[in-house]
Amino acid sequence: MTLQFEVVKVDPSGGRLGRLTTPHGTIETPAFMPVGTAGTVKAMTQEALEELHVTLLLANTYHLYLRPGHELIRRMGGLHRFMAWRGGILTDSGGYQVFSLADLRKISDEGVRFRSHLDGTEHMLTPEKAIEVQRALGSDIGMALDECIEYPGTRERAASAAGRTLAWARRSKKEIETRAPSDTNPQQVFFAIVQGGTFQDLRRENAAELVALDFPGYAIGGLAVGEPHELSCEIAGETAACLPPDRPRYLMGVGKPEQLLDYVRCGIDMMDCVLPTRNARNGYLYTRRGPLHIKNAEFIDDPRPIDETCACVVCRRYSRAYLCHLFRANEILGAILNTHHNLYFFLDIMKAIREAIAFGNLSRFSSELQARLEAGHP
RNA sequence: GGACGGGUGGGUGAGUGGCUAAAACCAGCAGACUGUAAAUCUGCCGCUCCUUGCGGGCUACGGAGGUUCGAAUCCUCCCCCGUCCA
Repeated sequence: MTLQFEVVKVDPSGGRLGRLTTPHGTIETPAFMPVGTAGTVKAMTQEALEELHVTLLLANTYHLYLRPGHELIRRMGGLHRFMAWRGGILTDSGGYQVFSLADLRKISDEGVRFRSHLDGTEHMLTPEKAIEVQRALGSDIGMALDECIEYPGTRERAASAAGRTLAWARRSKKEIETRAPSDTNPQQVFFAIVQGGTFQDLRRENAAELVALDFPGYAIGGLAVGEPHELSCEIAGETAACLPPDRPRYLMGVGKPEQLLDYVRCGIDMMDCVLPTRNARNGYLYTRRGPLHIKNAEFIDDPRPIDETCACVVCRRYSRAYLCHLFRANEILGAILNTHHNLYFFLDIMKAIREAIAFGNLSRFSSELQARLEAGHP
């Protein structure tokens, strides 16, 4: 395991500036990872992702296992080669699908039995299987299978999921240590995921036990599933504090633009979220003065760019009127341009946060960012 | 000139005596989306009044009459449109 992680600077607020080195490049943290579930960040070419300086993206074990199949990807030389992506790849284990595909699965201590949403066939995803599939994919960072629960959940339910996630992490660890590494990416590492719902003591306990297993990095899962943001922050902050300071901390599935900074201040180094990409395809665009629904009538003849203060290629070239037309006409280019802008927006915030930590003015940046994002409609 | 078929809300189009201000889809107006079963989903979508309620009034299924307690639905005449025959 050769994942290198270096904390370059810690802000008084708790925000960390770091550098994560993978076999596919160095990632400046805190980092925002675009989500590319099926081996593609929807509506984006790999070239376009490179233009946005994306250094790490997410792919999904469960989805790629079902289609096109991990063995095929292995034969094609691993996921990097298959999708022609030179940067880093982190694969989620399928734990989120335990949550999102609740109607199609059955959990037991052994693992998760899924009925495929594609063709109805049954599949068993165990912690060992999740490792095996991810080894075939050859991602740079894999995740141990976890059980992600809904909110609100009882303490009992949270404790049970946390316990199972811990047991699965142990089995994952054993599988990692006893089986051959990925032939396409021998330096692949795996992170464990902390669960425990919204119960601080469960989170602390779960974190401590996982830390004892000595993973090269840790994720905090099961947040941003419906609970208030303040609560997410409390849990994330408390949990992060229980994790080893020299290892990367990944908060899974977050967040909204105005929340990213909060999480950084919780000591989070990595985040991912579908919001920029999915919302883009649904015509919801982010600006420094609040979001806009590009399909709305008010933009039909609006010659301005999405965000007049944005430097992305979309804002430098295309008008709201044109994007409004593309969206209404259901033209593919609309999804492409919208996604490009939204991703730029998220990545730009993270970049600004990193710079603010580097220059030691994160708290001032913080108030400015909040003010800008909350200023209201453009 | 004759024989059929048809004219329904912005569009396509169901409905063929009451449960119909009228299905569904599209368009239109807004909203949601947090480790992606998502280019998806939800609400509104004749006009109007108010005490905003599974509320009242008005208008509406080509036009005009009629039958009926009640008609988009049945009858009569007229006007359009399509196909075929002369």
